Amino acid sequence: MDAARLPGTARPEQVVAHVDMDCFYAACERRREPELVGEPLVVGMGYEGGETHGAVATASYEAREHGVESAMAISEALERLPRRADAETPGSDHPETGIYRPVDMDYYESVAEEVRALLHEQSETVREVSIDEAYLDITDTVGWDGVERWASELRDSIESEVGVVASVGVAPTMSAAKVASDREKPDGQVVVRPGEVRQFFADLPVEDVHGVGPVTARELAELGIESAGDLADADPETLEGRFGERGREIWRYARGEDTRTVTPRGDPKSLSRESAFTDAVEDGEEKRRKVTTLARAVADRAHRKEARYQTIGIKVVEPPFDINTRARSLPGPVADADLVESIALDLLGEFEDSAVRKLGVRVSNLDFSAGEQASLGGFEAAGTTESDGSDAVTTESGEPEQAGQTSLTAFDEDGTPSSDDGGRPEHSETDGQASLGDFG
DNA sequence: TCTGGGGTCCTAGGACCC
DNA sequence: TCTGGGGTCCTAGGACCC
Repeated sequence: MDAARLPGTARPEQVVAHVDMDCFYAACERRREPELVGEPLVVGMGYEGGETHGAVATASYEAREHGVESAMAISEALERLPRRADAETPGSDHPETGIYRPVDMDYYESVAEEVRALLHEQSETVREVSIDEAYLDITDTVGWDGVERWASELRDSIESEVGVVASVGVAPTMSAAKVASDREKPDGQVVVRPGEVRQFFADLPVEDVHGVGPVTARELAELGIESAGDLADADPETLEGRFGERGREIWRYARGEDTRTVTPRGDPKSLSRESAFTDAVEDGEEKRRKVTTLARAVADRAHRKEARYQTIGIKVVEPPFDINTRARSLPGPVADADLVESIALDLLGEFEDSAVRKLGVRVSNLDFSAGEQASLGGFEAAGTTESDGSDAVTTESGEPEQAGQTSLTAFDEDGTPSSDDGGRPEHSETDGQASLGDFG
């Protein structure tokens, strides 16, 4: 499916650069508030000023010296690095305290856009992995000669023109370039030339191999595999038996073998929104309110991206941390905020009596093939029914249908909508935006 | 250690079809 | 009615990444 992964498709002389922003969120905060430079700075997700819930999105290096790490609970971060009493006025001299700020994605996104513009000047082939990370195929634009100077100049221009700091790794493969960019952080660069890749990996801990997370690392340790070199020397059959296809993949990465090529990111596969409660909630009405808000927000996002969706699902996290997902697929792609809401609420019904700490709504099976083949037709009635599903609609065949249970009769046999009124759903500028404000 | 939000891919089992 | 095999789609969960 991913042509870039098929054996033999890698360019033999490929030169890949991986550009990774250093403490990106913190760097953005410092860009607009220079007094924060040099301060221990923690940017928290799900965190609001003065609160103790949420998690660490980014900790500056000064904050890391106090033991604050990414993904750590804010409550724990606060134990290691107390919030400065006069948190709103950085610069006061309290070396044992830190500044805490909530995430401001809209602003970070605008900064990332400036960085992207610079990267696209360097190569036609750029793959943005996340807001602060990208691969560049610089085979034709730079090559191996003078690549160190190129990387250095790129870092300089990102810093002088955008005002944030980046590290760069260059290697013949994506997986090696990624690890390389991490070796001399912050504000560093590492070049791994062809023929040096296997040696470069040999002494690294196995967790540094792309695709090896905590669970796999633990299992590998049981097999006596602790370094990437160990992994490279392991028996691929054993790994495949234990980890499936991924076992063979991490084995190849550890050996410096990676046939992937840099390809621009395509359309997303799913869109979702989720939100945690401060404390677990049992009240059904409160859960339904949250799901409604999330459903509106997801539909709104899909609308802006001009995506239709065929599958609508929810995520319900029960204490201590049990993740449940439920999904329902439709006979064809739709773009209908009311339908997202009613199906999400219907799926939530199963968890009516559960204590819930977090809820999410997702649309998947996305279709970006333009909107001319209008999607609604038979769904319009269903989508506007009450969310309790008690209302019935009548289909073309005259059979009563429960709301939310999409009728096949509304579609032709090939799955395309049978009625086409050419209309788009009115999204009445949902109030979902209000909930996004938490993070913006 | 009681965890945020947004994604990707893989796997396993069941339904259904031929 | 039973038996066999192959393929596809869907759901749910898990691991991983940033």
